[in-house]
Amino acid sequence: MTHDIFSIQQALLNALRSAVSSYGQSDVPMTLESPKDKAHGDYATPLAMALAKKLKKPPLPIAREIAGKLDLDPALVGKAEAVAPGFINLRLTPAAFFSVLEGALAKGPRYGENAQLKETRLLLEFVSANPTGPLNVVNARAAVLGDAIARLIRASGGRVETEYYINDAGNQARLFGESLEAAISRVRGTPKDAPEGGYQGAYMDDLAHEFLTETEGEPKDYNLSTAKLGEWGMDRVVQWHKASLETYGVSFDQWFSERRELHDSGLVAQALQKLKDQGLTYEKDGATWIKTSEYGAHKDEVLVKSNGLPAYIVADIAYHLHKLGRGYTKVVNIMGPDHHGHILSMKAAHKALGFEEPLFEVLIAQHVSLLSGGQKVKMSKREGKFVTMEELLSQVGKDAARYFFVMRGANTHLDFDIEVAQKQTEENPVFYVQYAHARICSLLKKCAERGLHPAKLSGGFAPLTEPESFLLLKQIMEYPQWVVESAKSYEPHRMVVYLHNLAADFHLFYTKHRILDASPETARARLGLALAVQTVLQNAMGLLGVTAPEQM
RNA sequence: GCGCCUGUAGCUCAGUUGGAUAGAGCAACUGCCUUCUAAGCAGUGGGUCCCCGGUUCGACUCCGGGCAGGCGCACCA
Repeated sequence: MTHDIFSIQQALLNALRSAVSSYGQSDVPMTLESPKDKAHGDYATPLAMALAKKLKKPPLPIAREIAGKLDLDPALVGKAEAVAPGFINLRLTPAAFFSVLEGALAKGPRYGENAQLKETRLLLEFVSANPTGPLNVVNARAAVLGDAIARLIRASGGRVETEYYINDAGNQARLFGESLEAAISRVRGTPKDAPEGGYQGAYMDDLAHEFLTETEGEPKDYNLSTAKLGEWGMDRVVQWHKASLETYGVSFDQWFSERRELHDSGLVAQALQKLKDQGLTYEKDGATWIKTSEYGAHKDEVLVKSNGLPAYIVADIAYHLHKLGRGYTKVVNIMGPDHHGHILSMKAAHKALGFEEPLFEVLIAQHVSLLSGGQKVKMSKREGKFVTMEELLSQVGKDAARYFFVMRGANTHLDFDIEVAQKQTEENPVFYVQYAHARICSLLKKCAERGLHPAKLSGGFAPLTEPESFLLLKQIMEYPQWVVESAKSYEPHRMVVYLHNLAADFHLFYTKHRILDASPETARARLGLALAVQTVLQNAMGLLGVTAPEQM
């Protein structure tokens, strides 16, 4: 029977709980912290300080009293001491760490998986770019974020469905059809005026060429209505998106078409009727409005325009009604910065329809500025020249792109330095982590050639006595917890922080302690440790979708 | 004017539910390869955690009020 971080923490918390129970204070927070300063032990709790106030006694004596009462397994905890101003510090035994290490090696590629979020059933919608043009860099950022979040939650035992919403209806569909019509004429050599505010750029010509190639064998009078042409083009652009996301390592469980699944199916009409039935609408200036301002938004929104066509928000409401009706415990949406103004309206609409707000959450993937030569790369949508996701990927590669996009919190404005991401040097943070992995691979290979094999059982780890070994053991132990915390908070960038720390601890260990020259017992113990680090590096990079190269 | 995001070292950013002396990378400087990958390690310098109040044993963290930067505020989606 091996331990993991969860069972150890549970044991510590149980002991604390029963020691505190005699004070008759039920609402003392049972917190367990990992002190920054390792002189303070492996775990610490400030609960004596919370207790001090209730008991009106100084915290330190209380901490001493509790520390004396703790009924702890001596195989797990070596020392429990009370220190000023009132912390209780706990130090784990080497045997506890070795047990965790044995467990990690036994689980291998599955180490880090846990059941902490097993109640979660999440619908995660992200990217959802308009099918009217190429994916941009914010889409690329959202794609990596969403993909990593899904992987993290799955690793923590939750169920996640990823979904891509295709905005293929409404005004922009019509405009896209007209733009494509114009592009086809242009390609045929019979120029025609492009619609005002229409879509242009090289990709429209590409699309026109594709259309002509495919309809080559058709009768001369072959023609599609503008609407049908728009639908054809949008379907094609969606195929492009799907393919480029695929090469980026991002796939979706569902592709949800606004036109087919909301409009054609009648769900939009139903949603509108539902809003009307509940008295949430009114008529003004020939349009139908929804009273979102009464539910927390700062203004009302138009549901049906005076020309009789539904505004986008009706489809959005219909879509979310559909989502919320599918039985998820949580519906999360990653949106670009240009949509944040509508979050309040959507939340208000949900509230009006009686959905609890916590069920629906929006994460914003903030702006990305591309830097090149210290200067911001100009992106101009109007001129049809903006850096697309594909261009960026071809410049810096999948690993660097993914690592850079998850490196920071989603709602920080990200500066993406293309040159740094391209560099194959120490300036590039991806390589630091990958290098640690490659070093271990090389080490294991070399040892195997000499017949040295890693220890895999607790008994074999006794030669690990150096502080650097225990730094690594602690990191290995904490890994599953980092997975859970990153998953729970939807913050994959925490895994980047973890990876960096783990790699740093390994590099330190590696420069200080030799393996090939050590005695066979020590060498085998250190190899076991290195193997576990390799496993965790692989697993953690896997959750971010970054590859772990065997050599560099 | 209203709303959202951000403000931490020269630059880019971390900072777990409020905890003990605020961290990392880059940039600058100094050391370390006849030995498992120097894409590495060790060290030095560098801080008004935007400002002012409040909450408390304790605040970068929570609350209130400001200031600065970015973005959004269509019968577009």
